[in-house]
Amino acid sequence: MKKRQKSRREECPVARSLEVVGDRWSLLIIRNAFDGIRRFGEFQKDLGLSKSVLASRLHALVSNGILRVEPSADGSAYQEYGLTEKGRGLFHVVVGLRQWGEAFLFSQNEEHSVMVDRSSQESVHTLELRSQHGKLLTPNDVVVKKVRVREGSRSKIPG
Amino acid sequence: MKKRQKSRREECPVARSLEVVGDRWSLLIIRNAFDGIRRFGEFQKDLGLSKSVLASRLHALVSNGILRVEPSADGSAYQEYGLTEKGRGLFHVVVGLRQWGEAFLFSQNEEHSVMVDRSSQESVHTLELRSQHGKLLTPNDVVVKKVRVREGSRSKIPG
DNA sequence: CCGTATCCATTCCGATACTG
DNA sequence: CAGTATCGGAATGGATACGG
Repeated sequence: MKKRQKSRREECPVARSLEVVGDRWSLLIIRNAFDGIRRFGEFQKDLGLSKSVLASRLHALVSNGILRVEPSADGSAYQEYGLTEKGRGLFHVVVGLRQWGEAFLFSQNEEHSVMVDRSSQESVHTLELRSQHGKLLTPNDVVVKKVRVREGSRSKIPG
Repeated sequence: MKKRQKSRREECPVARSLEVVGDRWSLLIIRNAFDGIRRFGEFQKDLGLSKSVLASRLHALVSNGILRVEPSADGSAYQEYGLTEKGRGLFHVVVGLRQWGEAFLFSQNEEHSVMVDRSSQESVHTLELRSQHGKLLTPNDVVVKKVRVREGSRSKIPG
């Protein structure tokens, strides 16, 4: 986002990451991108933020190599925004935030949850973290798998 | 952090999480807490932020149940800040950010990295995610383990 | 429909000074 | 050392209006 003056922030990978996606909107935009959202208007409607802010965040994410501008899939003359591999690398972070939110914030006692990467048309990357209510992760709680899905199956996932 | 007016943010666990730790300092403070930092001055020195901001973040984290005020271990009359279980639940998020930063931001070609939870005196919680340079995670890349360490062994970990 | 430009309110942050 | 109080500047975000 903004360049921080000095301090030891630059030496810390966590700080460097936060420097890029640590604002209040970027990770939400990325989350939507994982959910298959690709158009300006879709982002805006789903997130409910102003157009100027969205445009600025989108540009920053593109300039940081997290999103990429692509020609629209359908005929429309407008471009779309898709995750790069670098952007997909944030899958864990988003999943972690989601898990934590479900486990510790107004939880409705969900058993576990699944987050699906729908940003790629061909395969779907799934990560399950079966944690809930203050339970720390154990090896048996982690499931990572890749599954192939048929075209056009894009169900809505909650959260 | 701040209460967002309406939109669908509240319905999304990711958004709820970001509402609490989505500012520029909280996750850095939490990261330090995982590294065993417990005192006001230590946080301030390591992070290089102003005292007023640190105090405000610390209070917010305590009031959100992520940190907890504890009596100082040594004799000093001052209190310390320790992670709660809820706070420890953010381990993944911090690890994910760290991994991503190492893999995609000014990477020096590190093979993989290990992040260690040193916030608890008794056991150390370790999560390895062997991802690097645009490689998405596969099941074999995830290692979660708990190891016991002897007292006082608190090595400095980079980042 | 997809943005950009401008304006304004709010928030955030650092510096400083002060208390115990 | 561990905070609190205050202040001013910078950054952020929303609303609106405008153009491709």
